[in-house]
Amino acid sequence: MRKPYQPAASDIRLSAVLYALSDPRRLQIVQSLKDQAEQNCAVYHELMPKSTLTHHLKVLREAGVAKVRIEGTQHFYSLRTEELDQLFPGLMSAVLNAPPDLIE
Amino acid sequence: MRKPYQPAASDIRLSAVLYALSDPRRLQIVQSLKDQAEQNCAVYHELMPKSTLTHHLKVLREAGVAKVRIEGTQHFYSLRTEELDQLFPGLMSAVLNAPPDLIE
DNA sequence: TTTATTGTTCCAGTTTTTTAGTACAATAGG
DNA sequence: CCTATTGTACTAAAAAACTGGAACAATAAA
Repeated sequence: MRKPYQPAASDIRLSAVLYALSDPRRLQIVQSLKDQAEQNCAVYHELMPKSTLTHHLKVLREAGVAKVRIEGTQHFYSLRTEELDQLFPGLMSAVLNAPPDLIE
Repeated sequence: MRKPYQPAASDIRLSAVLYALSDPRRLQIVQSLKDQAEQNCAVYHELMPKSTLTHHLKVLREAGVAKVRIEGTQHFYSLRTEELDQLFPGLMSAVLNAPPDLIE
């Protein structure tokens, strides 16, 4: 497993971020990354098959919403909250603090 | 032309709003509605064909991002900023104030 | 070295979205 | 009534996205 692509902060684009955040399953993932500093993929395996999860995490990564730290065979995901806050102030907090019943 | 569907504020969902905002052409429309209180469709006819414009405005409407007021044969569009601000505080201002070069 | 764990890549099938042409509907004005 | 204006509805084709199975790659552990 080679290092996955993650855009530099300067390459993050609003339309891509919004797109990544617009899928209910990805929004679910993002919500669950809200509290945890880092989260292992395994947590989501109950929600969807491995390959589907990989796909959604890839979309989040390539949009610049999430980043990953690899340790052995495990991948720890987290949100790029600080960088996103610099680029689009208020966006992530608006998404993360949305009332749960208004998400999907 | 009958009255187009627009969701009540209580039926607006975050994933739908984010999805509506994630398309570059729709983001362009939304940006241009930022300043104007209301805007006639005709403005965008240089950017895309009529039927394509109708489609994108429909997505924005049905997601609850935009609303329309009909006067004769003319349709005046505007953003539902206040309602969205109530539901997802900070979201629209984050989108509307994004640096132009970071949008697409 | 063998086996288990963790996650990716590849692939195909299905669904959704985007785009735009053409025809149609509604109103306004002469 | 006839015509222009404004925008929708319908339609179809192309592009993109979502889903998940199966095979593969990399590390860890026995």
